[in-house]
Amino acid sequence: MRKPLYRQVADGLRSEIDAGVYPPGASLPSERELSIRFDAARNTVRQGLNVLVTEGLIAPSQGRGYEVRSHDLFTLDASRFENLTLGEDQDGDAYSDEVRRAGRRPHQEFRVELQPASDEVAARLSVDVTSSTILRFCLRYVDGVPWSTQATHYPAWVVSEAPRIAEPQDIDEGTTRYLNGLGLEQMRYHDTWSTRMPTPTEARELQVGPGVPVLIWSRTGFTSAGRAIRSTVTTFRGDLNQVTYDIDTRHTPPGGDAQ
Amino acid sequence: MRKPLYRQVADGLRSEIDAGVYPPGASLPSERELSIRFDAARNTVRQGLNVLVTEGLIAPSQGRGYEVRSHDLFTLDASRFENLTLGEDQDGDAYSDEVRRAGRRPHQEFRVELQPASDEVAARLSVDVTSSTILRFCLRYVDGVPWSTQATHYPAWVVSEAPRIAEPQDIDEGTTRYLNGLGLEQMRYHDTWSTRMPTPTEARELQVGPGVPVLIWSRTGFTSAGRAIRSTVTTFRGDLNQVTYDIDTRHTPPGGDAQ
DNA sequence: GAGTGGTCTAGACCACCAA
DNA sequence: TGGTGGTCTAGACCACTCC
Repeated sequence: MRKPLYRQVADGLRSEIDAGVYPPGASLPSERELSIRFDAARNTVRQGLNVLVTEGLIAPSQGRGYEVRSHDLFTLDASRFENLTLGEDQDGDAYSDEVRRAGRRPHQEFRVELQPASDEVAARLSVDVTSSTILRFCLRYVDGVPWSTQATHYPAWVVSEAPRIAEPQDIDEGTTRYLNGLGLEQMRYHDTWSTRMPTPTEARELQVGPGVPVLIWSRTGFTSAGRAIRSTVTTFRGDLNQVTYDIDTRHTPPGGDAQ
Repeated sequence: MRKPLYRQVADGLRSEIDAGVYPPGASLPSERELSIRFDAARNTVRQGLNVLVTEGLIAPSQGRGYEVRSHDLFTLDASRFENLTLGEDQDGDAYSDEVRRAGRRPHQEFRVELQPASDEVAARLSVDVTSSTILRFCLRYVDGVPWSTQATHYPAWVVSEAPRIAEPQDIDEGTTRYLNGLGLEQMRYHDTWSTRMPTPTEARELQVGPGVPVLIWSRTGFTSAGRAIRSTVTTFRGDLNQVTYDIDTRHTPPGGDAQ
């Protein structure tokens, strides 16, 4: 019971990549060369290469060969990024500032939709399913590369108190600051982290191929009275992003919140 | 320029799965049946099925067919799970309690190692590379299924003040509570979230196949004086886990922490 | 033993990219 | 134009699972 040939191809190439024989950005030998080297049919070599593709280690491009992926991560500081004193979370400055701070060039595509609440959104916002919500959706780029998407749902009652939420334009001072000015302050957040492989739609939006998962950050903001103001889902390309928090327990109450 | 056959197979089956024709847990028709239905070679059908495998939608098993994966997520409440008043994060009760609270059966495999600090660990703990650290490593199961791994590194100075950290046994009252009792309180945390495909080692430990990413939570705990006490990396199976936080801004200082 | 997926071959032709 | 990956075929034999 020996190791299958295609696994030998995958393991052999993986260890060479790890050893730096093929550094990030380098090209692997062609499939036809590898099939001679490993004395295997081209399809078998392809099967081995495919293992590394789905591991996120290499990416093929037609006509050019297989390239070793680099895995430098852009770090988003969530503590700084979303912060009541700076006051912004979606459309405007905080995100772009954070990107520019890293010496990169930000760009966003933005749209607003009126949507009935899905089961999930309704549960997060504690509203009836099919009640209306405003969706503010944003596709974000860094240096021209699709980076993440952000979808924020606002319940109808927020829209009636803060009508500019429903307008299909950026809110210059930032949505959070705008809401704050109307007395809709977010005092508590409920965050959820998860990961999965992208859906075909996400793969198209974020222009990712096989082997690249997405990192999903879901944040619901509540008033001090515990009413949900908004629910934001940010979907990051997992190969390009990590997110950091700083948490200081010195000022949190001893009991914490019951959920 | 029509859609490739294997994509038609993948898209056709995906939409049937989404529509509930093949609900979670159901088996797909066999490759040989599908190759008749789509009038394609078996290899072509396999290529299409492989797309769905790497999307995490289905899982093959030899001799039994392709099964539609279910995607129920176990939710870990990080606010409750790791908390100074309850006081535990690694070996003992908090994790097991959290699992039992959900009506599931927890189990852990545990080991302790003496390790030179890697570049990454050294940076997080602000110690010299190759200086000694204690690694407390834990592989966690829920209902007998591998669920997550947790690796905590402690710098040498902590070990000299809290020698039981280096003993290859559980610390009954919990490591955090034990450290607290010695005046080594964690007052500030630096968390990082990321995702990627598992390494071959991780795939073996967590028994995951292709198409399942891992969710990585890295937490470094600091004393009130800002000295790093420990660095914990928790690696979750992405198909089984999500993690929630509750954040209350009412008691945090206005400025936040500089990073 | 019958049926399933897993591995592998040898070849064909197409689409894309660079020189 | 020549080399690269992308798609596809038809068939072989193996390993595993369940009856």
